[in-house]
Amino acid sequence: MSDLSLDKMRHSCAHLMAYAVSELYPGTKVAIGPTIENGFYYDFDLPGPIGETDLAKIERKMSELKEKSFDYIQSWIEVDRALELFSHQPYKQEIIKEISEGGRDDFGQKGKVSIYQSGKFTDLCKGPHLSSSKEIGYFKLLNIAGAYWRGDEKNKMLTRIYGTCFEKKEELDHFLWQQEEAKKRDHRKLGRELDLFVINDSIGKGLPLLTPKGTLLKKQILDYEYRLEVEAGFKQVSTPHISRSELYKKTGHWQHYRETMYAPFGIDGDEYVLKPMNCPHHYMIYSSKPRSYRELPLRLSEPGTCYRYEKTGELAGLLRVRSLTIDDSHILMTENQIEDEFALCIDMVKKMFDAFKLKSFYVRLSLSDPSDAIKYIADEGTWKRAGDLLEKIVKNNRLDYKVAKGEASFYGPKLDFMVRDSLGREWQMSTLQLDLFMGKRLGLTYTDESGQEKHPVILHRGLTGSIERTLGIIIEHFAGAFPVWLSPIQVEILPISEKYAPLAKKMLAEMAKKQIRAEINDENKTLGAKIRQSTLQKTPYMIIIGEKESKKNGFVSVRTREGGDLGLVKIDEFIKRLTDQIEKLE
RNA sequence: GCCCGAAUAGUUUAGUGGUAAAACAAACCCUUGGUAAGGGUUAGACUGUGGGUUCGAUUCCCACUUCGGGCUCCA
Repeated sequence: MSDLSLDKMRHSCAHLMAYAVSELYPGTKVAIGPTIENGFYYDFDLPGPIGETDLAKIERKMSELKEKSFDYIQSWIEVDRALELFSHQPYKQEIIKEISEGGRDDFGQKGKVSIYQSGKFTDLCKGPHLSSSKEIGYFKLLNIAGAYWRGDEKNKMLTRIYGTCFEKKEELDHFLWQQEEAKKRDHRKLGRELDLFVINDSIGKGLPLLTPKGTLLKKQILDYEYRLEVEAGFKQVSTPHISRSELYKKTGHWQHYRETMYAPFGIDGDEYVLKPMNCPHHYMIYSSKPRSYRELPLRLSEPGTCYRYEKTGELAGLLRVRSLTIDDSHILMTENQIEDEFALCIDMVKKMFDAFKLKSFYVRLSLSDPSDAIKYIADEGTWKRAGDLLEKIVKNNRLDYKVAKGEASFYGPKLDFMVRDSLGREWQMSTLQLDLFMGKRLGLTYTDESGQEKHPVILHRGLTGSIERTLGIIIEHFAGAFPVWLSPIQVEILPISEKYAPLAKKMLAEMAKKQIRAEINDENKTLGAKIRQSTLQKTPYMIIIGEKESKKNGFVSVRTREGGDLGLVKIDEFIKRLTDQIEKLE
């Protein structure tokens, strides 16, 4: 089935749902019901609250209406007639008025709007639709949620029902199975099962604690990034977690993000806040002494922990937290170094995605929205120049990209790297932002070759964005079965009985010498139970030590978490195999 | 912050208007084993918190807290 006809069917299914809801709950006001990536939704203003249990009822009604069979009939009517027809539908009226005022042109013919009749349900809609309800395939209502009318939190909250629809039953089943799979690899669940992190109420919401294993995982990521940075000529810095709020008033962050900075507190009569980003701290390192063009580009970087007061409802495991470590860098440079520096960073981003086995990504070219001027530094010319330059960079580096208006930072446009994980879900990771303003605003300078004072421009580089978020993403991406180089524990040593504990310790020492992260499981359990434990913990390798191994000096039996038996292997060879894999980021 | 839902032992779950059951995990004992769970014993929950209804609430109602699904937001 083509994307287009699938979309048509889902849209028709959304109408079928609205039809059913209108029948079941008289007085319902309907808002909008588009298709989305994996299905559709429809927003309702219902006469009373409904819950998840009502979904089954609505589904039954839908089936009933579908079976009775009706056609989707389009017609074009005058605006006045439409206003009358939808006199009890304030949301539709609002849209009709917008169309008639020329606010949107997507409904076609002038002076008229398109409506669809489906059974006893008539909807303002440009279509397209199926011709008959009989063509609707297999559907399922998924969940119920609140959503603001027009996505504006000042508006009324409507009830949104999500659903999906497929042509074939197997396709629907596959989709539902996939949803279940996603639940199984939920990073919050795996985080507990694999003992990677905890969120403790006594510490606070959105403030995750990384356990020893979680910390090892984080450390592998940061160490890897550090290696990339050393290769690329970055200089690491360290900065404190707090700062005088004065600083953010100068940069403009205060005006834009005051609400999400952690409560100002007084020290020696000055006002301080927890740092919500690292940029200004890095700028102050830059401005600590006179700079020459010979020092540029100056690439300062730091895994800097920041604090942001995110609203309670926005917090989600590691994906959205209040304390986050940004693998942040600020490259201060001259304007004619911009393209090279972007190319350098794009290369780092690609290498990192490779290391995480994230196979597909595209770039979101996030530009300003001139109609929403208050969100951005006022200087249309510079915005245009920066935006054009980024587009050129994206093209020259042959990146797939989509333009997104209104997604820029207040100080500049950016390239956001959107990756797809092993289940096909999309995440935003790296971000490369071009800032032509801040150097001037903060009076950062360098002396150019002719002795003149100039302002540097800045590339903000977040390699993963937030380490916490990245942990969440890769936990789900790998379902906890990390590649060897990332695994917190790479080898579990399983002595068959306590008689072989000394030999196990010797093997552990051999591996420790080569920086391999191994552990001995000397619990009073059978081998089978120990293997089961390690397998559930998704430890890449298990080595077994018993009588057989003790008789053959220097040999161990090796098993993988996938259940492969590598048989007796010389310990040196096994270590070599591991170090090779780690070297190759496998 | 807003809409909807949930909350029982460390974890996963059962259950009832008359103060709770199990599995795994833990501790101890027996067992010293060969590729996904050896056996036993013990301990562990004032059923998230605070109110209300009731002779009596873990169970029904309300508020709060936390968590989840979304919305809004994400420098």
